[in-house]
Amino acid sequence: MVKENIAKLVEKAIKTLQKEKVFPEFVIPEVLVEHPDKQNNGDYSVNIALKLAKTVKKNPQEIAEAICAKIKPSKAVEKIEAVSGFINFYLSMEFFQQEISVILRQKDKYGSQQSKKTVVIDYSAPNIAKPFGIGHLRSTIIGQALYNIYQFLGWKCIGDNHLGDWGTQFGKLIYQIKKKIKPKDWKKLSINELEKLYVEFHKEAETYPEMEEEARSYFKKLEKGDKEAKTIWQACVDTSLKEFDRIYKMLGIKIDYALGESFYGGEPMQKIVAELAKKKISAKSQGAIVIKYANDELPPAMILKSDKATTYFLRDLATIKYRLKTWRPDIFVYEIGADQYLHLKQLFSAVKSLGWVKKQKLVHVAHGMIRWEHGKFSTRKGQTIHLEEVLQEAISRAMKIIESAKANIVLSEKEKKEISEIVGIGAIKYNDLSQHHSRDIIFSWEKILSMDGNSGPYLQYTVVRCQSVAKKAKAKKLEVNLTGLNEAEKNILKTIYKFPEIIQLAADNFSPNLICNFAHDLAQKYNLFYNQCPILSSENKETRLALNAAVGQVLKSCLKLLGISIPKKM
RNA sequence: GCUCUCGUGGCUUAAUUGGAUAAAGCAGGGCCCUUCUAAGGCCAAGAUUGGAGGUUCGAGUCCUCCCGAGAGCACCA
Repeated sequence: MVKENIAKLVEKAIKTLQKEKVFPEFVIPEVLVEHPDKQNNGDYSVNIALKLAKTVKKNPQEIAEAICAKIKPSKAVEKIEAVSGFINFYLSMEFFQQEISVILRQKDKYGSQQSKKTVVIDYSAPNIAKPFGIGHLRSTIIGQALYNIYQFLGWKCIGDNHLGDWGTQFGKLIYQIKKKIKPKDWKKLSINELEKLYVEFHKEAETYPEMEEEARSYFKKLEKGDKEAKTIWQACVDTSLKEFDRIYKMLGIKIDYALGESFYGGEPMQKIVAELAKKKISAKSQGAIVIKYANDELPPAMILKSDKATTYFLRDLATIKYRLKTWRPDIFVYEIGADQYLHLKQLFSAVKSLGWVKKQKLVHVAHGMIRWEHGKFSTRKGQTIHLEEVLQEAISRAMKIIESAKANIVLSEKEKKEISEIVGIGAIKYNDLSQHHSRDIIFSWEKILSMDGNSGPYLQYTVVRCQSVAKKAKAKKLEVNLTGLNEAEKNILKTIYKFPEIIQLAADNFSPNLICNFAHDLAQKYNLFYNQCPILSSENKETRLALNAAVGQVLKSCLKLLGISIPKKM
């Protein structure tokens, strides 16, 4: 990539200046190559001169000029300029032209890479016996996008859906089901009925606190392999998985594995408990076994309850051990809500104390909560919004827009239905992906269903436009002609080549929203071009068709990485 | 109480990790379809980046204090 070349050129120039004794000896800091905000400051810029001012003891502009003088223009970089301490690089039209032909040649491989690394991504993780709530949407969508991005960069990706299918919550359900439902109806319980039982439990437990103790003992029974408890649990799991599959299908999500918490039981867990005790990482406390952290840096984390039932902390440790052994990943990504910050911090710290990981990175991609203006959704209190409700609403809104659209295309009823699904779901996904994952989202129907402006449908529409033009043109060979490009055309050229670096940046920062920003920017520039410049009737038809095809391709790649489908028409 | 996160036009968000004149969308105002999809485009308006200090060539971004919102803090996960 040009970006790396520029960094190398600058470094080389500084070294030369050191040899010539113009600059004193010092360790050269990392050369950051950025895109300036303003176009008249070039396509790339380097701020190293400003940083070196103190060490070199010259004013930044002088330094920048000295460095500039040592770099010769090349095929790709036609002009280098020192302006108020910045070194600005202007890319040549030849470079832009070449980039377009690379895009047209490589198609959906453009921007992809090879790698030997492996990443395990833990995402989605809905809870058994509860409908798929809107709270799990973020993890599912961001996690899937990260999966796609890393895969695009050549990583071996393993997606693991760490289902919440174990724990005291099942003690609560078993208690309720045994008490209120006849055994012959156990398998017939729907997901909504299970949720209702769960909500009722917490309501009733306010009056009868001893129910909590009962629930714990039922979970304990489940862990010991009690047959009746297991039957009820299995019924809950079966119902839930069927439900989740339906939602995943609607969302177009496929996760490689679904090794829930229940997968990690028995002997491996006992081994971990023993290992923790042997390494003096854990200790007894009030009948339970907890991990204590040096200097009380973190609050203690419980691994076994006083009744010797396991906690999710212990199950998470077992999960890491299994993933290490099975997949040997370089990075563990946990796409989990920010409310689990402390838990994951404790977990990662314990794993390091145990010496299980050395070079491997453990990353918590903490997404903010979807919440009401004051406070979070609570399943226990039944204050949640089911994802399906949101999806259906989005689809019906998309349908309304289709029916009132002003474009002169004719759609069959079947097409309308397909389009409304793709567009409605795309809108919801984009809404989530387009903002930084760390931010909280205040739930609002207006916002989550937004379909104009900076939205999924805007990008989908733009791609469909590109494809429609290409179809009408029936061109075979596409080439960019350098002469006589107008501003709108140049703007596309000066944006589209950034795609590969944006993908890399999105991966490094676990931030799919960077791809959204880029795609929106490119789509905007294309739509301006589209409005200003006739394509098919133009003398510059070839060039314009090449731009049209390149934009269509890159936007398609962006949407694919984000996990957003594209309708054939809209 | 302790710890962490966040605060950017009326609303929802961006800002390449400390860079150049803070960028979009929505809402509201004005314009553009006999021309390739108007779910589009253009123009105008809208900001003391919660407040006060500090660090430096440079701060929305880093540090300190204050204000406001949210989350977490042992037998839920």
